[in-house]
Amino acid sequence: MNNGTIKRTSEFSQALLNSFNPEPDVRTEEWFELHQFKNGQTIYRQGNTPLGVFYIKSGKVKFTRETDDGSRHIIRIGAEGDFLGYEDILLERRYSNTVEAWGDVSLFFIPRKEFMDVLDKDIKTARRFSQMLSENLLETEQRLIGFAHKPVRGRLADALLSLSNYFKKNNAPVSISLTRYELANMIGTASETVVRMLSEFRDEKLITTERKGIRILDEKGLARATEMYN
Amino acid sequence: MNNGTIKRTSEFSQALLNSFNPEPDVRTEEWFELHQFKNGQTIYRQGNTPLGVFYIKSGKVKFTRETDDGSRHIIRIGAEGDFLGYEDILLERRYSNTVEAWGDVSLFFIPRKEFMDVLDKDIKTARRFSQMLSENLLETEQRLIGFAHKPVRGRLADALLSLSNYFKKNNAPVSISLTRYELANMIGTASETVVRMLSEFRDEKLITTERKGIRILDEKGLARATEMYN
DNA sequence: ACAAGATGCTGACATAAATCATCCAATTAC
DNA sequence: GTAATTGGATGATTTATGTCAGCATCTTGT
Repeated sequence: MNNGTIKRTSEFSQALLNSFNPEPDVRTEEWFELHQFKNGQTIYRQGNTPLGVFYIKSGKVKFTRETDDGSRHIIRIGAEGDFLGYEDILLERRYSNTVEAWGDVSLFFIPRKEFMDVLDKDIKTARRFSQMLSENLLETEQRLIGFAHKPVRGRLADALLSLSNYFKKNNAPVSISLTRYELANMIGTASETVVRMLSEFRDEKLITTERKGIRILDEKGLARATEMYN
Repeated sequence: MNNGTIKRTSEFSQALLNSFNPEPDVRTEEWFELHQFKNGQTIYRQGNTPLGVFYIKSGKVKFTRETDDGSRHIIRIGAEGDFLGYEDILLERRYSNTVEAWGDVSLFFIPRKEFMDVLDKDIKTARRFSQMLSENLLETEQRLIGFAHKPVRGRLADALLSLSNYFKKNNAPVSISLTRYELANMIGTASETVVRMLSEFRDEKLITTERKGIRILDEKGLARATEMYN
């Protein structure tokens, strides 16, 4: 364990902390490789052996998983401050998702060994990762309940609200730019149904739909639309 | 930090390791309180402040979550060797689920502070918990895809196979004893639909349905029934 | 032992959502 | 600049599943 690695470790921890308190820390670049991806480029692919984890410095990514029958499903999206691929590293298995850039993305690459070293040395960072995992798990379970028990209308409203959270910077209302097909894939329905539901929301003045994207007008109203269970 | 706590710590780690390699370790009882629950009794309740985590020594439990509209949803089940409630402890928030005994259950209670002490002291145990969380997350994501894209028939087949895994001891075929209503709740459908699908499976000689429970006859055949996506 | 309440099952009917077929508008390719 | 492709929108129809109603069987409490 040389001095370089120790420094890197602390930088990595710093990067992690930044993910919770997003203060820019330029020094991180001195220690970790910065990679740039363009829209649609694959960051890693399901089934490949993980070489390390990524930390999103800026931009958004799309997690997809391919099922036995060959179809691909959008699982979730990742944004600035998120770490990618650490679940598979922890479990020492191949990547269980494909992650691709959604717009321009820049991320740090942390090699497997260094990542593990940090977790072994720095209890606080290890704790943070457990917390991220827990949070993710509880949220995914919540989504699961929604998928099981909400009609399409409610699931779509949920998706829009959650997406707008990811997209918004300093609470400016931000337009969500996905194709109807992608939205449909995310909530498990047909794109025609999404089109119809979006029109419904538009007619109810909850959103606007322009070519460049969907914009939420009435957050409260949309939240009300999510509340329906069977 | 006295000697007692150190011993307890190592016992706890031992209990954890047992969860992966289920060798009985009677000494654990010397260090942690053993609690007994009868069918239907609540182990902890959603919204309450967590006092610690539980480790299932024997028996099964049912995780449920209540949504805003007041309905309860079965999220998953837990069995021998599982830990309960650690996600909420890690996140320092109130319990996000209710857990109740499903049949006779005996579990160890590990107070919050001791649990955290172990995670701080014992890297290996901390790592195990991260792995459990990762595994759980990936599996829940997989279920999410199924809920989004599989018709009821496929979801039911999935549930039956997964339940039979939980229920089976030393690969004896084990009967699954849930009400149709509970099964329906788990996969997000109506109990009548479950009844019909089960009849379908019975007619196809994939399962038997007696009063005391469902028994899987043809695992391969059921697995084929899970394979259908939209 | 009996009543009362669950639980399981089946049929008839209603409905949300999928599918199929077009069409238009907007990008992208040539 | 025109053709080709992609994304968005709408209507007609079909289908899977939910809902409602009735009944039989089993379990539980007294």
